[in-house]
Amino acid sequence: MNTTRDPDETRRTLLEAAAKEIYEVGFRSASVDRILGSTGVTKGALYHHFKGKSELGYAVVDELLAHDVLERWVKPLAKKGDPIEVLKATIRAQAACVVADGNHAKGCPLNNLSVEMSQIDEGFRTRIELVFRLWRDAFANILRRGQQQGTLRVDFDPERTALFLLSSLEGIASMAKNSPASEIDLSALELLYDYIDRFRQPKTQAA
Amino acid sequence: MNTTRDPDETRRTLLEAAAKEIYEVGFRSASVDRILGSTGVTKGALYHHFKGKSELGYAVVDELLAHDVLERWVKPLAKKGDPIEVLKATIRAQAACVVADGNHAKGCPLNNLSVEMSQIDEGFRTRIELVFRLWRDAFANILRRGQQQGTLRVDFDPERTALFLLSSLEGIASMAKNSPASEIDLSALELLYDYIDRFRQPKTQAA
DNA sequence: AAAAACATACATACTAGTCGGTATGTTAAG
DNA sequence: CTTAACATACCGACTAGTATGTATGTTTTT
Repeated sequence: MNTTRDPDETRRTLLEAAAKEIYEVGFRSASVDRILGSTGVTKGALYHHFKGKSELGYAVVDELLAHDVLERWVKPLAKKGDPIEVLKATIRAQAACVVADGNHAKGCPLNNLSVEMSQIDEGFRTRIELVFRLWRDAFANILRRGQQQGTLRVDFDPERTALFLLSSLEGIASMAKNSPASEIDLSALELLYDYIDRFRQPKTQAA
Repeated sequence: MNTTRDPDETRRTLLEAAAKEIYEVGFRSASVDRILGSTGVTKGALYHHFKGKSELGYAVVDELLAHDVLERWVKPLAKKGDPIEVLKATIRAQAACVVADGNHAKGCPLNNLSVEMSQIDEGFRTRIELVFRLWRDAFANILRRGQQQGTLRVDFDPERTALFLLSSLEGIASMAKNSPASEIDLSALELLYDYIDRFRQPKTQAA
């Protein structure tokens, strides 16, 4: 039907449609036919670019989700400035779309997929683990930097704290999915900010 | 084939097999035929007791998962004693099987189901919300009790803190699913205990 | 006898994936 | 400049399997 061809564009179209479908109904309920229907791409084209449904899903993690984490978290968290403010600002800016997208809470795409697939598909598990690793390291790095420059206390472990922060954030996002559409409770995020505030090194008022 | 019949037993058998299947592969990938195969119950019997697969899943939430939360969380948290110790002990006792069952982390059955189904099936959403409500209230109650009897500080809101605790706990459980089977990291739980410790009312050393 | 509790065979819809074929693009020989 | 040779990109009907759910018949209980 198309007179002009653009393999890269075709591939990207499929990838984005797949990401959307997966985000909406999960990977296993994602229908190849529905992805094709929403894009106008044909089955032949899909199976030319990807070995199968799994490979398509893997590519979504490797390319789209990893990219999003880099752009939305790793880069912002690497910015100079007061670690606590950068941390809170980044969460505030990004958590909104993770916790509540539009009027429905759809959760974090990465965490949703992890909960669904990690324990039953090693291919997904390792890929998702890698992306979480990037994310977690970004948290750990900013905390460690804060400790080194003296603005943060040194009586906590950046690695473990990073895992705790990320876990709590994902937990808050996933609990929000269960709220009635109208009343998504973001108050748990406030407690997370309070928790982060306590990392600040108290002014040494010693003589 | 069986000469003796026991409708309640049949129903219960189906319910438990369904819960197991759902826990292992999720609701949508749960196969009615597989549930029947593992139990020896026939399709006619299943559709006699339940209107369909969805109703079966709903019953698992209403009856089994709700019951588990009551037994494992609500009752233990209602015990008398130092709130902080009761809280930590309950989490310590239950989190193990939620976070890591055997050598694989399978996550929390309720949270897994919520992440999978809440946003696409209102029937599941409302039922799961109810069970989370019980759970969250149990946390809120013990915190409020602690405040009233003076062992806990009063500068935090029990309701919101309960949501934060539950969210973090679920987040930790769900992140654990993504770890390689051998090295499940429970260190985030330690930070949760530290967080809880800080609710304690400092001894009034005033004159 | 009547109703509840099952059993079996089947219907229907949907699934991912395949396969023979076609259209377009690229390279290189004549 | 033409044209043959080949490669990539794409098309869409078709297949084999699986899904839930149903229709009808049989057995047990009350």
